[in-house]
Amino acid sequence: MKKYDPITIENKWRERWQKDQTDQTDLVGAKRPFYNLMMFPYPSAEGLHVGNLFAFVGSDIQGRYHRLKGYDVFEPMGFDAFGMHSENFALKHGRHPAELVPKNIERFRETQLKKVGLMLDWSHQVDTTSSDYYRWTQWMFVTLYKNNLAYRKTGPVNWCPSCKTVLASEQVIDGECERCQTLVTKKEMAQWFFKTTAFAKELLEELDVLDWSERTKVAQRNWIGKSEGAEVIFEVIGGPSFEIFTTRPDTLFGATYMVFSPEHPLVDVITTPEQAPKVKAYREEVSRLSEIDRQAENREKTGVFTGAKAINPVNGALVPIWVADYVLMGYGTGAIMAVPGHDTRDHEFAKKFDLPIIEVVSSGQEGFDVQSQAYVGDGKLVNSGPFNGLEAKTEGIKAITSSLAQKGQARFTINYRLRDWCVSRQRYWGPPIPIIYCDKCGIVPVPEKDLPVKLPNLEDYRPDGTGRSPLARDPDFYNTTCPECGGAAVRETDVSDNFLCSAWYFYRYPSTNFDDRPFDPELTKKWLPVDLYVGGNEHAVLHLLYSRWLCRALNYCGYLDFTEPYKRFVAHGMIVSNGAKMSKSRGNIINPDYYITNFGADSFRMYLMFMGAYLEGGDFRDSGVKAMKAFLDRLVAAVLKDGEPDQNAPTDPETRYVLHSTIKAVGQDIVRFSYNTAIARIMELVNHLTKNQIHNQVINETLVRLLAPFAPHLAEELWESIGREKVFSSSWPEYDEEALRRNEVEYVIQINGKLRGKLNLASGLTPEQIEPIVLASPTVSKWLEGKNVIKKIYVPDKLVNLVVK
RNA sequence: GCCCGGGUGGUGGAAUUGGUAGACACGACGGACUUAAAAUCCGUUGACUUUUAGUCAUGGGGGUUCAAGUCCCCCCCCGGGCACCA
Repeated sequence: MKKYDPITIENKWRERWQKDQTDQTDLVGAKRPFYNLMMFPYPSAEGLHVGNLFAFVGSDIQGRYHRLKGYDVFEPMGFDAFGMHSENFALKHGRHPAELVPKNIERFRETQLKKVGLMLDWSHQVDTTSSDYYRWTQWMFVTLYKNNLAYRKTGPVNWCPSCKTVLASEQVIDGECERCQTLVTKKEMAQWFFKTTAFAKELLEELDVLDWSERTKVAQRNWIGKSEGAEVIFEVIGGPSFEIFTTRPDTLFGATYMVFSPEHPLVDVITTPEQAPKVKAYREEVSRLSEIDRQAENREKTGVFTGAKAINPVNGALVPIWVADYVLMGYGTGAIMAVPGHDTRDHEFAKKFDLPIIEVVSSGQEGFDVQSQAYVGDGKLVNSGPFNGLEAKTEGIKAITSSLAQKGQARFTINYRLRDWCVSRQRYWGPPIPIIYCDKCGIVPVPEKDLPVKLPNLEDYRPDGTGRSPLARDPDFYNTTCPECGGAAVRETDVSDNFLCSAWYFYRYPSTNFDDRPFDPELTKKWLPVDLYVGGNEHAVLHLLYSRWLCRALNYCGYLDFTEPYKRFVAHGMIVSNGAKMSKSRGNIINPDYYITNFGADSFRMYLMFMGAYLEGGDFRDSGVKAMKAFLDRLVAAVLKDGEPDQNAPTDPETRYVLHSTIKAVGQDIVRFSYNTAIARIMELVNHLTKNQIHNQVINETLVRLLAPFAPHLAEELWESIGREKVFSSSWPEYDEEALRRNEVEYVIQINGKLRGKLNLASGLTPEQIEPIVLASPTVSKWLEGKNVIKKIYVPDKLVNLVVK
């Protein structure tokens, strides 16, 4: 090879690697297992997005680097093909998903993924829509149910009118459906939930020690949303008692009214007959509001008096109970004590409805009046009987809660914002929920031996918006017999959220050969948890949270001996195109196939990694891929220069320095995902070779191996051209610390911190040896005329700063 | 409002622990080669000035330090997470 022709080379090595099964890992015999996972895509018909490739290539570089470092790397791939994205696409084209999905998968794999040069082990592919797989997805459901981690409940749930299904709260973004951006409404329905809240504490606490990108952890922390406080029992005069949740029990003496959420079940019980019509009207008015309207910013407070009064347990004061929609049923206990003196929302409400405001925490500020503004800062308790003088937020909280707790009227609690995961979907394209309803036996999970519950091939699979799945239109599907009593029974007709499919796929990869278990205990012990997971941060509170929860759940059920699925998670950045987010309307969508066909996968990979910091994202510019191809042309020309290369290791200190510092820097940069600087260092090495006409076998062998993780096809070809075999069975080059030591170093000479000159001096000189040289240097001496040196700073082998006056 | 990231030439972006700001590229300009163009190669390229040198420059304003893109305080802007969450 003299001229670099990427297409020929890439075709050649793709076939060779496939034939030699280069990328297939011996899972049983592996000595140093490294599980390198990337987020599997959903096979849309648009094909692979450049964002997918950016993610995959960055992950593949880690896989290839670890292989060169001597690890047995397992790098599998699969397809997340159940779910609304696939179904909606099929609907749009008037086709059936069962017909389109296999075609899309085929196309993804054969014409796209295989052309990128990812070292994927295709002998362990996973397809979530195959019954070999979703049988075990259903097994997860049954297992969770049997262990009391799944339950069915009727209540208000998030409903997307466009997708015609319910959604989990994680799938509602700013009040809109995460798939179609339609405004989500509330609907009262019986749905299946997983108890994600059961592990809220563990999921939150473990974040502190997880080796994950910080921004992913922060997103999860915010989502789980811990707040510490107390539950306090109030009693309605002549009625029941109820609990409220507060983070400020220290302000109990300032509670001048109570508020129930309109959905609170006690509202009907306590409302007096005189107030009943008003309360009823208010509740109806609220129920007509969309969630987004109800929680809109700056919305004026509304509410009505119930006629009932409660007794404040700290002082026996009678306080009126109101109903208002600024209190949400879904958080805490759905009822609050209102302290208008020290809470801005309560203050606003009290002003509007002319309710009393009492100061119980002193601001200590002259002229501050809680009648005009709530005080939320620190301070000492006042108007609080025996607790006056205590530091409110610390001593006050402790003292008041403890005193009530002794009488059984309060307890310290922690509230989490996290909701249980609603997993029912009234759609067709998903794994049917494996539950049977029997009049006699109630809810009966489908026995393991009867799994999978196969998804029937429905001609008409359109969602109808009735709140029931299309499967409810197929009597052949839902009519069945009870596994327990043998009597007539019906199946659950909803399918499960496809985030359940993706919550466990990485356990399946090593165990795809087993059809009698979801994952093999031995292989799981050897390969999991995943060593490195690379993916997008948009899944922070979706897939990444669900899969952490499921791992804990499977551990709780006794199927896993670890509690976190990924040892390390790295969130990559996002690519924009010419400074703007990619979108069809802007017309700046990047078609990866075009660049791969015209410049080769290696140039494309290299450019994707070079255009910006991998963890931050980058700006795709058309000219960049071409420039990268030109660089690889220069690299090929340098390695395959005419004439016999020098077989001896280089002796020139400068060349040795450049070579060994490049090895060191590229290795360090790969480890910290700084691919753009790693590639820049490789460019510098090539520039050095070209400029100095260096043609050396030892350098070439090093250069090719440094290049290999980034441009695998070209590296393999060059490796062969310089007389070696199988670059990925070789090793990562080692650097020689000795070569990094320089005999002569460039000193920066500063006067008063300003750069005034540079001097090349022998390394390792003492300040005493340097001083006369510096003072004698003409560039320096002219700055010293008529001045006194009052201070001298020396940084060894680097810098001298003279402070003069 | 609270919590995370960011803000550096014409552009994408570099800059381990405070120690030469602008690595590596793109683009632009000049030159070589060519009938010409493309490609390739060689230069120049932060701004300003009185140009063998100097002054100013990392969103803005203060500060610490011999020395600040980097540390501290205040403010502005962009991206992301949470948000009537009690």
